[in-house]
Amino acid sequence: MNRLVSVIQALKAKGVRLTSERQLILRRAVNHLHFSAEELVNDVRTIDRSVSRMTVFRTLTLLQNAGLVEKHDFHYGPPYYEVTYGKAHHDHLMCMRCGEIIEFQEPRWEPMQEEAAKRYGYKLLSHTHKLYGLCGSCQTRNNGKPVHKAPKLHVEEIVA
Amino acid sequence: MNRLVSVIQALKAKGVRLTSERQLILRRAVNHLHFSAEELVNDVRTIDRSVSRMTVFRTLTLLQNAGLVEKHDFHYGPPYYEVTYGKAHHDHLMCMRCGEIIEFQEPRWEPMQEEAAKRYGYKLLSHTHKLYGLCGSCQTRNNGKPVHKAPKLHVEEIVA
DNA sequence: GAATATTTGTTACTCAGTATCAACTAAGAA
DNA sequence: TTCTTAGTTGATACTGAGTAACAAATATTC
Repeated sequence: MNRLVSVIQALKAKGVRLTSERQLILRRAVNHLHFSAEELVNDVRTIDRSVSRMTVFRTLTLLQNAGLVEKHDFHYGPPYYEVTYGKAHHDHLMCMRCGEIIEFQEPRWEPMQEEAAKRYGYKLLSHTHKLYGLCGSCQTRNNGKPVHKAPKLHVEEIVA
Repeated sequence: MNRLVSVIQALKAKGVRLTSERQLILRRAVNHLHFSAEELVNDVRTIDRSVSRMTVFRTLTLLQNAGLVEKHDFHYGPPYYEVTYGKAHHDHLMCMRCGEIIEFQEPRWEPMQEEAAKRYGYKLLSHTHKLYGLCGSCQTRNNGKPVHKAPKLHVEEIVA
């Protein structure tokens, strides 16, 4: 709940009008760790059918522009969103079979990235760094069988 | 031309039937560094109108599964493809304004990624690492103005 | 309370592909 | 060579993840 409050305050501070629709969408969004747009639409509309799909998309865009939400393309399955406001920067490790997502930090990478960008005269503004593999149980459980495109992603606790 | 030959040989070695459509598609694909599926469709169909959009998509999928082509989601603009066969692994640096893409290598990262995956019991299979920023000329040329979503990507030489 | 601006829902559309399926090859067997 | 069968192709339709247009509803400012 604390988290919702702080996200709402951050939005207000940016002068964004906080309608009841937006509040509901935010409330549901902070409840998930990673979610697809369509999942959020369903979740929100389970609670209030009168909120349209469009409003959810628009709010998601609004939140992205305000820097509170990030969109991740995991290459397997649909793009996933994450409320990143107040969270430390982290990268993602995903299991290609079961879709588990682990968030982790690797502080050593940050300066190296700055350095790489600078090498080409670039000013670094953001980055994405995603690792794909097989989690422990998928390695043993399905040994030998081919790896498919991961079907769907599960919400997962922040691990590091 | 050498490159096309080696890609074709790699395909044959995998027992993939090499039709005239596939040859044309490959020939055009190795000519670009990064290209969107739709760009490749247009390029191929400029040369031979009888090749359908579908065949281009199917061939792209085939090549991905054969490990000769990689699909990159640059977060700005459409997904881009790249014939990676015979190329050393590299990461990407992209200008958020003009869409320039620079390919670069950073060998120090590879073992660190393995290590990070292992920390969580994962077997690392692949990764994507993309840096976004402003290239030298976009930094000075448009100083102060906001950065848009990059409109389209240009084909760019491998720099490192 | 009127004028103005913002937000919303509806509907239609786009982009990047997938799915289906019948017609067309291509390669091996008889 | 012709037959059989499997692989490939093109046409058409459809899907998922949004974007665009616009009028109606709501909020804000005067």
